[in-house]
Amino acid sequence: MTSKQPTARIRRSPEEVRAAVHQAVVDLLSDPAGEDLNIPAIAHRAGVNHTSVYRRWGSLDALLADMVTTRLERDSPLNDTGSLRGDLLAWAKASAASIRTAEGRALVRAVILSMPNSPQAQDERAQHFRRRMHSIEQIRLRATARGENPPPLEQILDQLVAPFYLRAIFGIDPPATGYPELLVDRLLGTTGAPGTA
Amino acid sequence: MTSKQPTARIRRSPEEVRAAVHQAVVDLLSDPAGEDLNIPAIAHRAGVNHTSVYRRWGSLDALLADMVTTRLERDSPLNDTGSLRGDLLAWAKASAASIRTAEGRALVRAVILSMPNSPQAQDERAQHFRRRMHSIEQIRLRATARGENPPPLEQILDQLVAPFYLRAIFGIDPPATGYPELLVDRLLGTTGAPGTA
DNA sequence: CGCGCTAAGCAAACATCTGTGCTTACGATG
DNA sequence: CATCGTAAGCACAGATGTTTGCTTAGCGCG
Repeated sequence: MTSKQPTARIRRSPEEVRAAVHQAVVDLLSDPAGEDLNIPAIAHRAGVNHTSVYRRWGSLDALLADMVTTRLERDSPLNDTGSLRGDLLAWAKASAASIRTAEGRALVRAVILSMPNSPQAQDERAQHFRRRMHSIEQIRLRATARGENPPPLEQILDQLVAPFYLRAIFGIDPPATGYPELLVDRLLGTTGAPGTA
Repeated sequence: MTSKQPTARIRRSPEEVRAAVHQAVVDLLSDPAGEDLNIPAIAHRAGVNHTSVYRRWGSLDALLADMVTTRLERDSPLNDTGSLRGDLLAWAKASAASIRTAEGRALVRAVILSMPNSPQAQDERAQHFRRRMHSIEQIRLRATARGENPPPLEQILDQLVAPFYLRAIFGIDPPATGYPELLVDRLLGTTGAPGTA
């Protein structure tokens, strides 16, 4: 009764494995009591064999980067509200909601952790960040197409994006009410020639 | 003359060890080709035995936290310039200069890396951040004592501190000229109603 | 229906990291 | 100058992380 069932092994499809591993990363990063993030732990929580993780992703950095890009694309369905202010506000509200959840903060942390000190670190980081900022660029482009005059990207980074990152990293909750409006109004009020169309 | 000199071991003083290890952390974090940060590597580069590191600090997180606080205190001799604007500008200029160097960016990265997902992570992060923000608080206190009316801490975080962190993390160099002034003027110009100044 | 490809699972070797008992250099103290 | 406490260095053991060779489940294709 005991011994021989060596071929009873079940296996999940590559997509299932991928999703389970991604979720395990987020769980470990957000939920539990400070367990440190490593591949054996991730594989265990995902219920897959750790060799599958090693062979598919090769390193923790690569896995984190893959997870982050997948999740960010999946969770960025933001779209045209008809005005620059509306678009920025929608972005800010989504960000505020996101960093109130442990999972949202974990994603931001993962963005940072996934960037190693590689020789081309600077470049990779910049590139990664560009992709992350794609939605902001889209908002600017749409505004320009409408005839609006959006602030330069740098200013949006400084006044809108940066506060959310800072708060996500250090776990500082944004003010309970009106925070997205506050940041957006500050941003648009000081453009110099903000004039919504 | 080869073999027997088992007692030829030389040793360095605790302070030397401490300084060497701290420096090794910064070096590994900033300089080289993406080697990952771990205690054996740090000890090797510092030229000390790894057991010394384990015994003194116990964990990489603790070592990073110790290094960060030591360095930040050492490198924050900022002081009273006589006005709120002057103090903020001095802080901003020092920050801008710092994040232009690999070592400065490494310090910021270390601040973030040294914060584990511990159960009380949220609290610890907030506390750590408070200490990091001590100089900002001082600036506010001095301003109040002078009769000036400084912006609330949250606003200084959003408009002055956050941009520097974002840029340090992602390796985005600040504009070559006038950046500290830009941020400080924006901050002080919008203290009340957005239409002011 | 059989073939072959891809990738998951398994086990075991291999490498690296972490921790411990001990010795001993160095500095302080009297 | 003798003694003592602290902490660095050494060697080795144990735990954990990483990699490899192999088998085999699932799936598309002829």
